Parts: sequence; structure tokens; C-alpha cells
Amino acid sequence: MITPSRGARPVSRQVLADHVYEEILESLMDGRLEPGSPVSIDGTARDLDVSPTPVREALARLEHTGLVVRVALKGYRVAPVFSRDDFANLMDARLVIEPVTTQLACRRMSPEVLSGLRQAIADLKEAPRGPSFAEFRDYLDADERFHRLIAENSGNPFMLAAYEALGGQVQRFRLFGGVGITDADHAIAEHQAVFRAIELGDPEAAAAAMTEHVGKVRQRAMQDAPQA
Amino acid sequence: MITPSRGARPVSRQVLADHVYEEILESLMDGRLEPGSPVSIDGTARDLDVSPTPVREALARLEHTGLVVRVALKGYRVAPVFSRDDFANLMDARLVIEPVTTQLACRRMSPEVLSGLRQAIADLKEAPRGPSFAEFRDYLDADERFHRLIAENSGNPFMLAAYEALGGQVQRFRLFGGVGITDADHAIAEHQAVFRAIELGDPEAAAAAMTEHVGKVRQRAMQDAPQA
DNA sequence: CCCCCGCAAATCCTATAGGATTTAAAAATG
DNA sequence: CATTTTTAAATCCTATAGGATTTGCGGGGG
Repeated sequence: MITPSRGARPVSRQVLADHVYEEILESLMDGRLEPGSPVSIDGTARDLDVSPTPVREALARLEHTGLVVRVALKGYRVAPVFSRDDFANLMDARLVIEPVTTQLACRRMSPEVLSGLRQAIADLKEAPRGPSFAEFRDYLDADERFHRLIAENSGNPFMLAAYEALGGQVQRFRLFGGVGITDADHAIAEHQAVFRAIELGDPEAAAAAMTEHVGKVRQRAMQDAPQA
Repeated sequence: MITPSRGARPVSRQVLADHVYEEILESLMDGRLEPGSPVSIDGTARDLDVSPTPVREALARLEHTGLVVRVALKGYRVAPVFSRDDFANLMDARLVIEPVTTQLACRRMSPEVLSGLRQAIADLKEAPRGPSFAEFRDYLDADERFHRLIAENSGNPFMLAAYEALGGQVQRFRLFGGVGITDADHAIAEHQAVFRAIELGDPEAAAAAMTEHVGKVRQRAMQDAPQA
């Protein structure tokens, strides 16, 4: 069930399909849609009180994020849950990509981006860390913002595309991993280490700090996550 | 103008949108559609003798390949030409990802995959290399198959996702507009070097060979590419 | 009790219609 | 002839209708 968000403002001219896209994306990230469950086109259209056409277009665009999977003539389903091994693989992939985006971004850093990163870390600190999604959603948002800001400023759109291919999955795993946020203090310190290296304009150190961070995240998750 | 392809066989149950997707993709790669020109939904529907609905869905899926760009309420246009810098960025990204997929795949190589790689190289050798897309499409297909086979057998689905996010081979034609494949002999030799290292089960050597290959492709393209 | 069949609802998919807006052409005016 | 205005066509977007198929369910037969 996808419920329309409250604060839907009637903007002048907007493409309904874009709105539907955001709505479904939010439902996926909120965990309102469980992994493996079907996402019916007609049903979603009824839920959001629109016609199936924009829903169809929104889902077509969502497919490439990997959050939903499509089977021809069968429809869409929420992507299946992650196993422990999947998470390890995801982190291994991030270990390949993110140090590079960090290094590249460090070389072309601007004051605006720097303050954006500083803000993201500040938001991380003050974000609540409760067990329910409503509570740690701000934390995940800030975390994602930090990493994305770096990827966006790598100056290489293809590295950004590679990052985006993984980005959405990171939050999802945390959401359904059931572990909540248990390592916030460590993670914040590691983010600050990355930030300091970037601030000093040392690309190698920044890349190393990012490697350290992602590696530690992987390690901690492997300890905390339920076995099997 | 997107003309329907000749050998359209009436398969039992097929999703029309999938067929439309392939049709538009082919038109894009053939150069029948020039960069920057609009791709009208209604117009394409008329050309292909279908309704706008499947065309809309196909274009939504095509957008993430970067071959077409969408502006809300304005429609789709063929993506602008690939600049030298764009190509350099693409190769830089591949230099990050592909050595890793190669190394991983080497560790878990199977006879089936090995023979698939051998076949891909064989196809590369006998593929024509003319200047029009219709001629060198087989070459690009074989090239793509080689690299994809490696990524698929890395054992890490997220590395595969990152590789796919680059859309490497699909993008290449955008640079070779009217030039064709000029470095086939070199490229084939480099592929063979990668293959031999994999065959010998030496992951580091395989990764190094892949780095060498992609780096050389980048270098040659920078020399051959038209204009500055 | 279990299995199978038939009907109804749901679903995917495509076509069509029409509203809102932009674009292009044609007509009218200076 | 140049410029502006008006009109027609094209385009994007959404809604609706209906065909083909699948899925769920309840009743009847073994």
C-alpha cells in the first residue's frame, strides 16, 4: 500500500509521473513496501489516485535503480532482501569506487561543497538514532548526502553513475538489516577524518580515510548482523 | 525517422514496449537519429505503427543509458555528441572498475566462461570493421561480450551493476561517429593478453593486463578522435 | 479429506481520446 | 518587403476502455 504524502503542494505545472516516482521511491525507502512483494501498476494507481499511465512510466524509470525488478508480462516486485554476503559484496564494491571519487573530488574541492560536507556531518551528529525508521531516517539521509556530495563533485559523471548504481542499495540494507544505527559515533569520527583530509587538500589521505571508513563499516556490520 | 526493422517476427507473447526499445536503440546506434535532435513520442509511435504508450515506456527505460535525455514537459532528445573529455572520463571510470572485475573473475574461472571468452576473441577477429554502424556492430558486440562476461563472473553483483552503469560499449559509437574501428589489431592482442593471464589463473596479471588494455584504448582514442 | 475445475477478480498491456501547451505556419498589417 | 498577429498543427501528458492472461477462490467429485 502506497499512501500519498501529506504535504503535496499543487505546483503550477508538474509532470505527474515525476511525483509518482518520488512517491514510490519514498515508500521503498521507508520500508512500507517489503522486499519481494509485488508492486502492482493498477493497484498503485488506485492508491495514489492517478491513472496507470504515469505509474507505468515511474516504474520503468525506477527499474534501473535496482530497487524494483521487472518481469515481462508479470509486473514489478520490490527487489529481494539482502543476505550477509550481499552486504559484504556491496561494501567491497564501494571500497573500489568511493576512494576514487573521494580522491577526485578532493582535487577540485570548492568552499561551497566543503560547507555542504561540514553540514552533513553536523546533521549526522544531531540526528536521532532510535530503532524505528522514522527516527534514524534523518541519519541515513545525512550519511547519503555526504557520500553523494563527494561523488557528484568527482568531476567524472561516469564515476557518479557507478556510485549511484550502489547508493540506493546502501540505505535499503540498513533499513531491512534490522541492526539500526549502532555505530554512529565511530562513523561520525571516520567521516570527520575524510573531511579533514579533504580540507587540507590531500587527495591520497582523503582516499585512504574513505577506504578506512567503508572498510570499518563493512567490518562492524559483519559483526553486528544476524548470522547466516 | 525511425523505420521498423525488416525481420520482425510475430513472436507468441511479447511486450511491445521491449520491441520498441530495441527499435529506438538501433536507430540511435545507426546514427539515423542525430545528436540533439528531438525524439517525439507521438511521432515515433506513428513511425513504428504503435500507440504512444509503449513508446513512452521504452524512452523512460532508455533515459538511464544516457543515449537520450529528457526534459519534463518538453520531451526527449538524442544525447549530445561525446566529447574527448567525456570519453576520457568513461575510460577513467572503466580503469577503476574493470581491473577489479577481472581479478575477481579470474579467481573463480570456469571452463564454460573461459570458452566464452575464447569465442568472444575469435568473433572479434573475424568481425568486419567498416565505417558504418551496421558493419562494426558485430565487433562492438563481441567486445562488449568479452568485458561483460568477466563482470558477470566477478561473483559480485554490485560490481556488475557498476560496470553496467557505465554503459561502456553502448557509448563508444558516439565517439567513433563515422570513423569506425581503427585499432582492432591492437585491441585483439590486448584481449588475448587478458585471456592468457586468466587462463593461467594469475589474478594480478589479469588485472594488470586489463588495466593495460583499457589504458591503451583510452590513449589511442585520444590520438585518433576527430578534432581537439 | 483431497483434488480439480470453473468463474470472477485482478493484472499487464496497448490503444484511443482529449486537455494544456508549445511550435510552426499562414495571414494580415505597416 | 518586414513584422506582428492569428490560426492550425504538433506535442506532451493523463485518463479511460478493453483485450489477453493470470490468479484466487469456492464448490463439486473422487
